Amino acid sequence: MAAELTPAPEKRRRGRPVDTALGQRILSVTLQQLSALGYTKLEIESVAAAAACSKTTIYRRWGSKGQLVAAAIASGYQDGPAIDTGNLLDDLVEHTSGGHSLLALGNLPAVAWAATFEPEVAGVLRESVLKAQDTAADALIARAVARGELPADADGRAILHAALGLGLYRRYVSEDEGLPEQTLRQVLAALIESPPRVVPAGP
Amino acid sequence: MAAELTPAPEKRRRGRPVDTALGQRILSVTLQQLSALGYTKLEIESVAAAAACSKTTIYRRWGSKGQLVAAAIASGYQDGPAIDTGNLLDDLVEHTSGGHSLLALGNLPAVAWAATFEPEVAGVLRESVLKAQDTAADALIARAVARGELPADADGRAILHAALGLGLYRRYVSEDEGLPEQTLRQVLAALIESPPRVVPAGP
Amino acid sequence: MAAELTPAPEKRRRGRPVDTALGQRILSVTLQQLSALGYTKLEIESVAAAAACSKTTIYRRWGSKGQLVAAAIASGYQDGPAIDTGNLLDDLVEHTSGGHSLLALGNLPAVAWAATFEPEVAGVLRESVLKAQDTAADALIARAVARGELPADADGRAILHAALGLGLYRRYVSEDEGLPEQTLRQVLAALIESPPRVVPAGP
Amino acid sequence: MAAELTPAPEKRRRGRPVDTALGQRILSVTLQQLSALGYTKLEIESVAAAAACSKTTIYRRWGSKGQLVAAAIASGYQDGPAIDTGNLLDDLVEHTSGGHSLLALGNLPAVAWAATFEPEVAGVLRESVLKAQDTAADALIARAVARGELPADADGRAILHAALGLGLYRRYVSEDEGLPEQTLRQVLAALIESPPRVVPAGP
DNA sequence: ATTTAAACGAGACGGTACGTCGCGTCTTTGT
DNA sequence: ACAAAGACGCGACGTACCGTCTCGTTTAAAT
Repeated sequence: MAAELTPAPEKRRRGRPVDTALGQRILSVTLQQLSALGYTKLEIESVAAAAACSKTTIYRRWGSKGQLVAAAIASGYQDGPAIDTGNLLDDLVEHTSGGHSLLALGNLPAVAWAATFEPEVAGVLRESVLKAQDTAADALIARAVARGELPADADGRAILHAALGLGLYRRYVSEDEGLPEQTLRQVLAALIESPPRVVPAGP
Repeated sequence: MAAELTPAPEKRRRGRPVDTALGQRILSVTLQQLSALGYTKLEIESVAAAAACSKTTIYRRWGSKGQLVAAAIASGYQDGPAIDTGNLLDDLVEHTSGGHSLLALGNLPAVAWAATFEPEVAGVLRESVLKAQDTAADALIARAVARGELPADADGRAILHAALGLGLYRRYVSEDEGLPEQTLRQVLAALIESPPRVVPAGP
Repeated sequence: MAAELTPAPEKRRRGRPVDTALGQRILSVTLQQLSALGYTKLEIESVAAAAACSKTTIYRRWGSKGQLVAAAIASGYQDGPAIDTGNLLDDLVEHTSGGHSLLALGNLPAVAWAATFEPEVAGVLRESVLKAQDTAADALIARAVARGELPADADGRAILHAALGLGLYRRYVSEDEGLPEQTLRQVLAALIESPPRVVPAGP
Repeated sequence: MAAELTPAPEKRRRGRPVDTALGQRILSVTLQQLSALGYTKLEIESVAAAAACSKTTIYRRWGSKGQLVAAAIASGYQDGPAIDTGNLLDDLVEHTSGGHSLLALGNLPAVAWAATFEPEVAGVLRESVLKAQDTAADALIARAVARGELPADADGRAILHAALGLGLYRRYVSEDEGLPEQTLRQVLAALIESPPRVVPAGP
């Protein structure tokens, strides 16, 4: 998610100014340790040491381990450039592989994934990263419908989620070698050709 | 995973016999608490209390929380009945929805899923539950190939994993309402019609 | 203390006879480990292992660690031969140095000493070893009085206890090199020359 | 043992200051429970509860039960006032009866005594309490020698240890009614009159 | 020979205390 | 004001040893 563009004009307060670089350092260190150790084994003290700051500062700013991790992951997620290759297949490949995709978290490996399971973190994650991801995908889908590549009642998100799910399953559940791009393209192609339709909600 | 058919005739050992019922009780309680609380908040003492045994016994048998949970999940997984509906689509729907599927762990909800993220547990899980699941699926695929429903070089597991991944993504990552069966069938149908092919390994 | 001379004619019971050698072995091993490790670090399992028997047997016979240790110490104590050198000084030196003295437990070092502090053991000890020791000393004293070496109201036990106390203090409290016999003799000589008198009990 | 007279001017450190009162409370409670229960039955949690602090703090400060007890005993020992009655007999009586004597630990009963037998504690004890006690006695002896009450080669410590040993024996080993002061004086008098001589070390 | 009574061996189990670890709070000094 | 330093509280984890219980196994006397 995009960080606030204008961080609030906010009158310069009294006293010592907030060390902005410190905040970046802490989040960055958190991401590193998180991907290296996983949520449970990540230690606040260790983060503090690596970021050359005190535990106190971390707690003052984020309140708890869970919130720190959530913030770190959100900070690691970046809005990608707008995608528009002209066809849906390439759009989706790009979307699921770009830095804004959970699939492509080459930078923050198991991170977001693992985080999903700490209830404290999951909520925040869904509201920020996942929502942004789905919203971005909606645009691609809408264009594809406009181009006639997909019928109007196609369940675009199901297509996206099947691709993401496949990637996540291979990477974190079965821990296979991963997902060859060729396979991803074949799966996406099949789903675009015979897209699932939106299911009307029950009574 | 198939339990040993003949649980070993095994001559009665010397000392006090292992309390088998106790073992069952512990694993069962563990599953309950695990699904109710999640891995982190599950407490050994609480399990011991609920199973009416001592903490010591649990540690003697499984050595650590992680291993206990792994054992509990493995014990909760049951080989489903052989599936053979006559066509691949129905076979796969059944396979991913049956009690032997991670997707369908209605009984032990987030359990296996969450467990995937405790490295200590994940390994065991992959070796038992997941492997059994994939092996079972291979049979379905092979029959489909034999029937001519799939080409010989079709990547059957990719199809399976896409379906599973979609289900898991919806259930545990995005926490949408879930995955309507109709959508699952549409996705599977599309993938069976234009199956991904096995990707040859690089040089 | 002297073991019962005739251990009861006791009709040969039915079942398997008690393994007497085993009992000896256990007590002996207990003494060894006790002196090597002290009461706290002495482990029943370790005794069982060294005595090549099972924990169960130990508990069946002695009921608890404390009682085992008490029994072991009592068994290690032997009535010495009657002492009668003809003069009190030599009698006492012999008495406090012989195998029947706590002081001279060269064989079972810190043993009896340490045991004194486990309340469970102390009582038994006092009733057996210490009482026997004092009683034996009373005879020496009485003879000395008869010979005119000591006045009738001399507090013989105080003399004995001062010597024993000095030895114990040096050995277990201050852990000095020990107590040279020459010093012991000088102390005893002084006390025999000007013996403490029995103090009448208060009102 | 003399506490440092000036407990280090020590600039006030950065963080939260050590709660000194807490430390006192913990040691004090430890002494109480120790004398009431003995070393083995003393429980850290119970100490923590009575001192209104957490187990963690105790372990952070002393590291183990043994070290806590050692510290507690050392803290309970106080340098007595200088003793100088003008004659050795009274000096020694005072010395062995004062609050600075193990013998007179009316305040901390079996405590120091029992502690002697926990190897972990004993070392510390010898280095602090016992050493201080002997050193203090050396002064009394030296003065007695100067006054001509004792020959220069008299083994003053043997006299002291005989008196202490007698007291300890009566109190903790035989658990007699104790040691009447009159008896103590008679013993000391005898030993001063015919003092044991220092034994030259062997080759 | 078979039965029977007792001692023994093996080992699972219960219980309790110990010591450890990491999170999060709080208090004080420094900038 | 914010940051560093660090003591402290809390609660769960895992460990260790004591003592109990339940079996199977052996030995010798009694039938």
